[in-house]
Amino acid sequence: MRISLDTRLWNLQIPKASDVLASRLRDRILSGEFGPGMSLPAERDLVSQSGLGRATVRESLRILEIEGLVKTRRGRHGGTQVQQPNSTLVARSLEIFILGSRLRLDSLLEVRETIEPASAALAASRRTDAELAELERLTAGLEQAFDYVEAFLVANVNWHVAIARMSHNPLLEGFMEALASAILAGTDIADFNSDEIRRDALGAHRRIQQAIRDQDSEAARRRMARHIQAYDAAVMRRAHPAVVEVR
Amino acid sequence: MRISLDTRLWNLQIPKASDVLASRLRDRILSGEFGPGMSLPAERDLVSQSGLGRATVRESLRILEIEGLVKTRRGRHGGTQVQQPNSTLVARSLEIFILGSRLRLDSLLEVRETIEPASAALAASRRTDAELAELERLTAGLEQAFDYVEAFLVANVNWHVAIARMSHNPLLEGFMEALASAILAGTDIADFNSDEIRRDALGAHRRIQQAIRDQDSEAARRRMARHIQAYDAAVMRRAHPAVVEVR
DNA sequence: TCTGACAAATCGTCCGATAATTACATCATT
DNA sequence: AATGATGTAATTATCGGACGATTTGTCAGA
Repeated sequence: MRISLDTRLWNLQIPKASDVLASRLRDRILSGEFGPGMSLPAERDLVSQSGLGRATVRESLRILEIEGLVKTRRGRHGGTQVQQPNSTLVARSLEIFILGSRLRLDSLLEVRETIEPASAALAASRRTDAELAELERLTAGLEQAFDYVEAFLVANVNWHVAIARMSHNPLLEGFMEALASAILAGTDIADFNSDEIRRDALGAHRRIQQAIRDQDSEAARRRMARHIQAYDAAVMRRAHPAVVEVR
Repeated sequence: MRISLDTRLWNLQIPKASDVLASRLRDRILSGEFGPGMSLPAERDLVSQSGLGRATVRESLRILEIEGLVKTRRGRHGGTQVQQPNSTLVARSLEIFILGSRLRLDSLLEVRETIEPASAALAASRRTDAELAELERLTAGLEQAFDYVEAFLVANVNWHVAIARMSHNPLLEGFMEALASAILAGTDIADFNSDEIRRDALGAHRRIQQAIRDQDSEAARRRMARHIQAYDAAVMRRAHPAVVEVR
C-alpha cells in the first residue's frame, strides 16, 4: 500500500522518490562517508534498504553517475563505485550550456581573454620541470603539424589546456577545457586559419614558453594576453558582422 | 527475441542503449530540431519509435533532464519539454566538482581574482540605466544589512553576481554564480566577518558602483581588483595555514 | 454561469523475468 | 605445474506489463 501524498495544501513541492534517494546518497558521498574507490551497496541491497522499487533506485544511481560522483560496472563484483569528480565534468556541462544557449562567439573569447593570461602567469610561477618538458614536446608537435590545419588546431587546443594544467589550479583547468573545445568548434572556419595566422600563433607560443621556462610570470601574462587578443581579433574580423554563434 | 551483441572481436566499446538514445536526442536538441519550449514525443511513443524498453527510454530522458536540456511534467498534456540550458546548471555541476574534489579555497579565490575585475570592466561599459538603478538598490540593501552578518553575506554575493550579470556575458555570469555560492560556503567562518572587513567591503562597493555609473571601465577594473585582493587576503590570513578546504 | 464529478493522457513507481557481462573457480590437457 | 577451456555465480542492463498519481479537459447539473 502506497502512502497517499494528496494532502498538500498550497503549492507544495513534491519531490520524486528517485531525486530524494539521489540527494541522500550524494550527501553521504560528499560528506566523506563513502570515499573515492569505495563501493556503494548493490542495487538490490539499496532496494531492500530503501523500500523503493528497483527502477527508482536505478534512476537515483544514474543521477549520481551523470553528476560524475559514481561509476557503475557490470558483471560479478561490479556495482557502483564512488569516483573523484574531475574537471572534465565541468567542461562537459559548460559545453552543453554554451551550445544550448546559442552563446555568441565573442562571449567565449571575452572570457578567454580574461582567463588565459592569468593562467599563463600562474603556470610560469608554478611549473615543474617535467611540465615544462611536456610543454616543449607539445610546442614541437605544433610546429610539425603546421601544414595540417586540422591537426594544428587540435594540437593548439591541447597546448592551451596544458598551460592551464600547469597553473596547478583545477578550476582554471576545467574552465579552459570547456572553453577550448567550444572555441575550437566555433573557429573551425574554412579558409580562416591562414598560414600567416598560424605562423603568428606559433611565434607567440614560443615566446610564452620562454617566459614560462624563465618563470617570469609577468612576461608570460603579457605575452599570452597579446597572443590571445591578436588571435581573437583575427577571428572576429573574419567572423564579422559579429553575430557569430557557436556552431 | 533480442539480438545478441556477443560478436565483438577486439576491445570494442559497447555503449549502453540508454546512452546512445540520449546522445541522439541530445544531438537533435542541440542542432535546433527541437527548439526550447517544444515537446519531445511521449515516453511510450519513444518506446515504439526506438524499439527499446520503457525503462531504457526513461533513463535516456533522465540523462537529458539532469543535463538541463529538458524538463518533464506529469499529467495530461505533460511530457518532456525542451528547455533552454541556463547558467545555474553550470553552477550546480561546479559546486559538485568543488565539494567532491576537496578543492582548496585559494583555488577558488584565484579564479575569482581573475574573473571579477574583467566582469566589472565590462559592466561599466555595457550597463543600462535600469541595471545601474538595480545595482544601487542592492548596494543600499547591503548597507541596511550591515549589522546582520548572515544577511550581509548573502546580499554581498548577490551584489557580486549582479555585477557579473551587468557584463552582459552569460558565461561570465554563470562562472560567477558558481563561484559565489561556493565561496560563500567557504568563507562563512564564524568570527571572520568583522565590522572592519564589512566596512571596507562596503566602501569598495560604493567606489566600484561610482565607476560603473561613470562608465569608467578601467577604474571599475582597478577598484574591483583591489577590493577582491584585499578581501581574499583577509580570508587567507584568517584561514592560515593555507590548507583550507571548502567545507 | 459556475461547480463538481468524471474521463483521458501522461509520467512515476513497482514487480518479476531474462539477457549480457564480468570475475572467479574448476578441471582437463599437456 | 602451467595453461587453456569451460562452467558458475554475481551483478547490472533491459524488457514488458501493471497500477498509482497528477494534471487537464469535458460535461452534466444546479
